[in-house]
Amino acid sequence: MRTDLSEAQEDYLESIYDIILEKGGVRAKDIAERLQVKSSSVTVALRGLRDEGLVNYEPYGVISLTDTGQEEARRLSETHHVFRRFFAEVLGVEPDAADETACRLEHAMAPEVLARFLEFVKFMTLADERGSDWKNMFNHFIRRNGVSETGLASPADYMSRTAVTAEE
Amino acid sequence: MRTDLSEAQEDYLESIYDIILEKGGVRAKDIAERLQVKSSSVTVALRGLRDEGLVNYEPYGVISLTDTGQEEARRLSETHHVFRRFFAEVLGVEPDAADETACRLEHAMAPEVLARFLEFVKFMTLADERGSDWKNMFNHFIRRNGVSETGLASPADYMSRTAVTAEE
DNA sequence: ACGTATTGTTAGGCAAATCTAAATATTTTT
DNA sequence: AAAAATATTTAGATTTGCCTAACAATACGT
Repeated sequence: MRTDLSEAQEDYLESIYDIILEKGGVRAKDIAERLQVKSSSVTVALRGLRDEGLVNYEPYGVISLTDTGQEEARRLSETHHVFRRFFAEVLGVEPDAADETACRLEHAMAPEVLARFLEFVKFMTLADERGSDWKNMFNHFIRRNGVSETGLASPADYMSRTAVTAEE
Repeated sequence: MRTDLSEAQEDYLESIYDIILEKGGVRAKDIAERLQVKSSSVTVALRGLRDEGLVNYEPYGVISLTDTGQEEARRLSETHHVFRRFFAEVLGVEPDAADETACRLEHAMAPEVLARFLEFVKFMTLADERGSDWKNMFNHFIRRNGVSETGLASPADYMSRTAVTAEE
């Protein structure tokens, strides 16, 4: 049985998948650029993924995904896209930060939580499409409360029910 | 200036904070148990946090938080609680999985995203308290769609607008 | 207060993921 | 086709965070 992928390995796998979709093929250099690492690190990573049976690779050869790798990568990539959409469109976070965060969340959620979270995003999106006004309401809510860009406005607020209910 | 904490260091710091709140004091062993590591690892971590000026510590001595450490730990701990509440109460995830996920998300979000996400949780919570029926609707939505416990039902659904709008 | 049990520390090691520098292979240019 | 430029791999080092095993300090029961 295949051992679980590390976060780094998942990032490599996803990059390979994305780059192949974008450009029809992938070289070690592309991966290095995408992930902001040296190409020597890519070589090591490719060996690892090859050993896990996820990529076809031999020194100086063409890099491609195996069927298993393709499947795994697709799952990662799509999860990534959903998260990015949530952060960008729902929360209104800057695209770059949204992407960055999506990239990290992929690895931080147990499958059970991931599944429910995705359902939630779907639910909220659907509600929006059907005319619910929650996006506007949320934006007003944020403006009214003046979220600071630099961190938490006041975390204590979320903790005490009295603070929350006293708010209006 | 202090260097950024690693995820592991943040976990140690937060544990120390929580345990002190719970029991009025903390021993290396408590931390080891909480984080499921060996106490030798705790010793090393404590040295690191001491060097960062976040905990007061000397071999065989009492462990406590400095002012800076206290502040940092409080921020982490409260963020953690908000996340856990979101996953447990909003998404309806099992308490253990909710906690586990919260623990990991703390480290995965840029401050800007974190701030907005917390606002969002606040917003949804407040809506619920004021009589919005979204929690029930979401539960019905999930039941209707039959979320699998083992992973994604079908990620492609989230990606194509046609699939989403065609759903009902 | 003495010995045992518990707790904490040190020392040494391992694995993952990265880097730099040097060597090798491939591609492009002239 | 030879030289130059580019891409890739290898080799060796570093860092982080964890481990085990052996040692040291503290606490507890009688």
